[in-house]
Amino acid sequence: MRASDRAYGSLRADILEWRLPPGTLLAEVEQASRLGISRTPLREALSRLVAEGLTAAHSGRGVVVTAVSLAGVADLFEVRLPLECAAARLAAARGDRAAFDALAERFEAAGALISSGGTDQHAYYGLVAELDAAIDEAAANPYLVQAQRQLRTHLVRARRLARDNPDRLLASAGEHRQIAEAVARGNPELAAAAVTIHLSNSLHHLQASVPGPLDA
Amino acid sequence: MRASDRAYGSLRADILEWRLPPGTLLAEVEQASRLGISRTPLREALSRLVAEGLTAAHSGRGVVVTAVSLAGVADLFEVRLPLECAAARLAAARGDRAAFDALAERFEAAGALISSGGTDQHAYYGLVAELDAAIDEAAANPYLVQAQRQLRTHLVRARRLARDNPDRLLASAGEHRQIAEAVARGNPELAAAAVTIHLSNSLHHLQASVPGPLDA
DNA sequence: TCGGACCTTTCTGTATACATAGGTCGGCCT
DNA sequence: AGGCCGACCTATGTATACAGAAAGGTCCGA
Repeated sequence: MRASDRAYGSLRADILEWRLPPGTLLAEVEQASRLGISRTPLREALSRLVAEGLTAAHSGRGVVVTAVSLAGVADLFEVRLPLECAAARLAAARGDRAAFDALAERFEAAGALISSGGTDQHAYYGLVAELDAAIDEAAANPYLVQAQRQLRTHLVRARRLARDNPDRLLASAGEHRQIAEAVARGNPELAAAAVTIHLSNSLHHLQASVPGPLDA
Repeated sequence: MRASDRAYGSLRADILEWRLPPGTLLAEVEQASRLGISRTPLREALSRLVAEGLTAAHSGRGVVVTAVSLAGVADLFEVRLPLECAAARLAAARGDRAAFDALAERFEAAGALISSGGTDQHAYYGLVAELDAAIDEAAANPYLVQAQRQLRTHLVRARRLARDNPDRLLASAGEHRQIAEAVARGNPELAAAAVTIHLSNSLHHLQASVPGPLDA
């Protein structure tokens, strides 16, 4: 694997998991030495992060990790809604029934697990990512996948704005089960409706759980 | 301006205008010498093109200009439809009436110009780009703008698959006028409907005017 | 004491040099 | 004659050196 790929992955993970919080200045020489590589592959990694919108070029000073604001999250969901609906519609029309039936069952099991208190948040988000990946694969549209990938990247950071409580996680599992079931049934409009409900609730939860503007 | 920016803009324009047709191999040393710059800024430009999907990294051989196929165009429109509709809805809800009224009038004038035979295709596409830009500005959503920018880049190349005839251009001008008017009226659903009609006709024209699979 | 200008420092942007990997061409073996 | 192996060569990936520019600090003057 190339050094620039490793640097990109490492920096991206650090930003997504808030080890590099918003506002952090990423100087080239500093990061290059930290990652044990030269400036050339590091610059390529930074370029990719800037293109993704995770960092912004602060002219003459290097790149800084971009802020995550409530207003930005609202914008994000404004675009996510039509895209996720489109993806769900396509997946319902083209997808494999068995795969989404299986996912629906796993979300039901996850809901039961959450109710019983054995909340493994990380594993749950992994399951959500699996559903997203299954929908992407079923939709079979590279442009859609690329656009979704960009948005989901920012979503991961936005999640940290809100503290996930078990109640919301339980509701989320139910909503995801609804989506998977609708896709499994091959009903595009039902799938789009389920996605609309989920995103609406998800955004509302995010906005309600953040008291003030907490952008860094 | 940075040398990498110039290289990026130059290569991007060359690809979009088919001076570098699909399948062209872009070798680093060759392009660097052609553009009169070093390999370092050229590599940054190529990275951006790969991220945009205009070129693909052919491992060990450099990057090649990606193909444009009819199937790809269909995928493109599958994503454009929900995004452009969402943008039109937001613009109708938030936009400035006067600006879109003015654009509607200009599309009417453009239609008259096309009817009279004075077809300036380049100027017309410039006007379309102005409407797109106005909608983007009115929608005021950076995530939406970025996603649209990616798709429109590919659209520009796809246009070359079909030969634009004056009849289609005239119809297109009318459809764009409808969009601008709907946005000016502040009617989101009307605007989305107008966008749906335009994209549907646009895709149909593209598919009808390409007899066989002409991907390069 | 405050403001402005100059200087220094450090950063980015670019070029070039070097190593390695992959591709191609030719020869040899079957 | 066809296929396989090896060597050479070219192009990419990385490192480093250098120049230009911008930001911050400091010093001088009002």
